[in-house]
Amino acid sequence: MHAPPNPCEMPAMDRTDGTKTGKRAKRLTGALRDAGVRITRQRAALLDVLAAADDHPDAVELHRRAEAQVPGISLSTVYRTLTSLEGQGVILRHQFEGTPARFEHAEAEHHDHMIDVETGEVMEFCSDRIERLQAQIAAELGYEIVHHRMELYVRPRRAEGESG
Amino acid sequence: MHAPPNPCEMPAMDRTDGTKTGKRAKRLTGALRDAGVRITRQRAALLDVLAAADDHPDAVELHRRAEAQVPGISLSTVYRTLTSLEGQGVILRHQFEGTPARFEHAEAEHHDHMIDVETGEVMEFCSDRIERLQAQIAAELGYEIVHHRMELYVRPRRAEGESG
DNA sequence: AGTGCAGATGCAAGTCATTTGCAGGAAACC
DNA sequence: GGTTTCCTGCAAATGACTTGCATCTGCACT
Repeated sequence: MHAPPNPCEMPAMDRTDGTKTGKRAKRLTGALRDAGVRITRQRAALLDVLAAADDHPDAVELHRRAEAQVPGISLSTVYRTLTSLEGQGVILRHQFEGTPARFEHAEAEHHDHMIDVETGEVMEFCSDRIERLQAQIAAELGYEIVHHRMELYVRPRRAEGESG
Repeated sequence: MHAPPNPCEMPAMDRTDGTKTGKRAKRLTGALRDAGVRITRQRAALLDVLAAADDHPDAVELHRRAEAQVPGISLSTVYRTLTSLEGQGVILRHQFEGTPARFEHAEAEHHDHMIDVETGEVMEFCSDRIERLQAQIAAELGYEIVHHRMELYVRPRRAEGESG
């Protein structure tokens, strides 16, 4: 693929560092501990699962994955923990259209999402140029951006002449 | 304010034409009738209310406003009608963070939204440059945009040196 | 104006994702 | 090891819609 103008202008997956998810889980755990949050088996499992996830699972899916480590874990604990983790800035919650909230750990660089409306697949991208334009627009109206949400709902584009 | 590069690059409110909301309501009604949708008192009231709204009311607020014209109108009718109107492309539904869905008639040009996180006020803006960048990003990854969502959650920016 | 009926309405009950009250359980600090 | 809190599981509650059903009503056709 042709060289993009800056490191932000490529899919986030290509920017992923080689860090093992185990290390990531430890960093997340440490962040929580520093914040005075008690590390229970349930939370440790959830952090583990979140650290290992390279997709965008929802609460029910995270619950299912966490049950492998903590069999009796309850869905409300998952929800409660996710809310708490989000408050600590350790994970991000995304509310895409027509689906339950999806989560991802917050260790990657900021990025936005593109959702394939046919498959539901979530892809990541980012564009410094768009970010700058957004900030500029807000500034012109006398505001500063607290956070933003940008989602592209897309469908595969077939090359002209291609069939099927 | 300094001249923006194109008519899109200004708050949508400044682009509002002088059309009376009565005319707008008639156009919306006509569009529905053409689509074979039955125009009941309830729907007429809702179209009226939507045509007159210059804010972004939610279903409950629309219900409250519609009750002035059709006292017994039920909330489920409001919901059902809003879904139907959205299907006809006559209104737009926006799902901002942490609030019930908000609606607006679809007669204005495409625009995005900026939400003041302190007051909840919704403002409109649009940027052709951002739209073009979005399309370009999707295209580079082999997709075409079906629709997109861009929301800036902002807070008033105080001029440097200002207190309070 | 009268008639028929598919589509619309109101009400109550249901759904779905998420939150919360409560009593027992278990991290953390002594 | 004993407490002190915070956390957990469960069940019930919530909020925002949606839907089943019996009744009603636009509106096309007399």
